[in-house]
Amino acid sequence: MRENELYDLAELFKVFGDSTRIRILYALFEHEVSVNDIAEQLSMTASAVSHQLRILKQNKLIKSRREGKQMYYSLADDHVKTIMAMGMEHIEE
Amino acid sequence: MRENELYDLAELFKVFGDSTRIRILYALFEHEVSVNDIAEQLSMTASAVSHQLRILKQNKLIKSRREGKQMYYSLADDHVKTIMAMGMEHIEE
DNA sequence: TTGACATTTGAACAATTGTTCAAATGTTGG
DNA sequence: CCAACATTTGAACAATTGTTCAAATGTCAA
Repeated sequence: MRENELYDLAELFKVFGDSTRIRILYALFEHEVSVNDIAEQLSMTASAVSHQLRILKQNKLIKSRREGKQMYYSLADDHVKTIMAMGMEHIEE
Repeated sequence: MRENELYDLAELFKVFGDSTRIRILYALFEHEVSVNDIAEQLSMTASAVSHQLRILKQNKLIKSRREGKQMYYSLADDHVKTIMAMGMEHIEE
């Protein structure tokens, strides 16, 4: 592992290290969800959710698909679930 | 997964989400290291390192052992390596 | 006990960051 | 095209957080 990779690694975990973003990811665990639906689930404004979705997308943790007026977001790949599962394992001890 | 656990999960990842702390963890990958040696490796003051060691310990990511004047820190368990490895997998794509 | 070294602690400062708010942009049906 | 809804964007504010600095604590050898 190069020194440089450690900085990238920290950046990645920083994305997971926010309760709003973690809750968004969890909301996407089973199936894709629209921005408004996420906002409703989390009792937040669509704007606040959109800001965080942007960060999640930039870091390739989620992907999006437009259908009419709505934008549907879903997990980018299985890594997200795996990483969160590893974290849960550490907590449950 | 309960709603409450998601907050704990975010807290855990927040700990990994700092380059100083990630570099400290990596410095402990092979064997225990003293505070001064960590500080030297990272080109930081012992004070700054000690502050971060405290956070890592509080979150049970590392453990410590005193030997004379020095305090030796080491990884608490294999979860730390596993979590970092999962993160690396996501980055290397 | 004293001096030297190792580590920790607390307060202060600067920097980063999440949410809010208002306004802009996209999209569709009428 | 226009109105209505969905989402995004940018600036501003408040809150959180990492480092620094000085001082305190811990440990041991002389």
